[in-house]
Amino acid sequence: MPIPKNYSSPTRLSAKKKAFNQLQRWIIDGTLEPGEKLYDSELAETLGISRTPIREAIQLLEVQGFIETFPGRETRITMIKKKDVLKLYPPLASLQALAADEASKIITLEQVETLKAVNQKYEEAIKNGQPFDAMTFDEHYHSFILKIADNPYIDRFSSTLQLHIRRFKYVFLKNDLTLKSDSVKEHAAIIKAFTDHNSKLAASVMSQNWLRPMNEVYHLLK
Amino acid sequence: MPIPKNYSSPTRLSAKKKAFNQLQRWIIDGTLEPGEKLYDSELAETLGISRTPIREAIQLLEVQGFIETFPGRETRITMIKKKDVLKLYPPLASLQALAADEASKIITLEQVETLKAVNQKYEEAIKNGQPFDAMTFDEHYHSFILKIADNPYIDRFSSTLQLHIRRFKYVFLKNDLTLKSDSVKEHAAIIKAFTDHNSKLAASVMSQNWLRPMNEVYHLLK
DNA sequence: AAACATTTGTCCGTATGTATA
DNA sequence: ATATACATACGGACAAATGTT
Repeated sequence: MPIPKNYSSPTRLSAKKKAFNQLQRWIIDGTLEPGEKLYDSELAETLGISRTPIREAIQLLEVQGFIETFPGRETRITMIKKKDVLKLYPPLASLQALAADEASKIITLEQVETLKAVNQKYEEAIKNGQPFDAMTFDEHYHSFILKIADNPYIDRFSSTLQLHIRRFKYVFLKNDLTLKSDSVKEHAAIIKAFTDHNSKLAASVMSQNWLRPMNEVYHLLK
Repeated sequence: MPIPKNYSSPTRLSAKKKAFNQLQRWIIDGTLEPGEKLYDSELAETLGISRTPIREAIQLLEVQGFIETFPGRETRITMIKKKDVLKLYPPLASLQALAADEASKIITLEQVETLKAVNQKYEEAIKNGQPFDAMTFDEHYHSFILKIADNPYIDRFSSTLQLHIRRFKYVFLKNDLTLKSDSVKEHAAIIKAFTDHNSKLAASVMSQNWLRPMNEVYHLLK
């Protein structure tokens, strides 16, 4: 209900982007709670901008599935259920598996080396108990593969799904990450498949690399 | 006749939706050509509404990838290349394969019968040389499976991809559909896999059911 | 370099609709 | 059933930003 008054003003962004970024952060980190009602005039006042860019930002967040508007009636943060993990991870796993499939066909030796380096830093971060760094390297690993696959639709859909997953973790797990070194091994297996240009294996392991955390999270909650 | 209580208000379509629907149609059928520059004030005048709902519609179409805006500069219809088929179909195939996978686990006998009936009408439409009807039944077949899979993310991403494919066909093929009965057989094979609860087979055939037309279209153009 | 033309971005008042008393 | 309160939807004017002369 209370909307924070303190936020950094990056200033170089358009009012719309400013509103979008801020609202998305507030939704993902749970500041704006699931089911909460929004008032564009209130948000406009809080962010120091007019209602128009607020409405535009709300519309974008609605497309992403974070906000639901009932035209002429009300605007609310979408609800989120524990079972939603089962809706979020599978399409992400499928898309990332496809990306691995495509990437394995065109990846260069140099790119493989980069992935190896990233995965090593990932492993070290886990060993050193640095969950934030580990998460960053994990994201880097996956986004690098997406970049190689070079498909804007995969990129867009993946990032939307990952944002929802991030929100899910904040809301239900307080973003409390349990790091497993299983992922390091899977990443290595994918890299191995890349060097062998074994696209089916790369895709299969990539899928598992996303479905395994889904099951971990799901069983943790039940 | 009983009138559904939960029927969302027969809202006269808002100006925004009117603009969105019209612009999307014009983009997909090629009335608005790839690379064409848009002027929101002109569109507003043409559609008899103000710039605000036009801008909102443009924003939605930008998220879908049909329009590109360069803030403060210009707004254009996105370009489209022949090679884009190779970016569009694979993620769609992956997502639909996932839907088939999920559906096969929970589909009922009654639903299987419905699919059989739809596929039979599809076959008849092809035999009778009715491409529009055939397309409708094909869409019905796939959307029914998506409905069973019951995953809003798959739904949303699939429909966006299908709209882009439709645009592609209009722009490059004048929507000239070549109907092959291969698809009927694939549909039947998917139904068979459903009855056997063979999710892997259902997914595999579903993927082929989308990748085959991709290759047909691609080789037709090269 | 600066003023201009053009197009998009923002503001805010009002209309429209929806829910509630 | 009607009136009223309220939130969103829309319209039109103005501001800001960009490219050009």
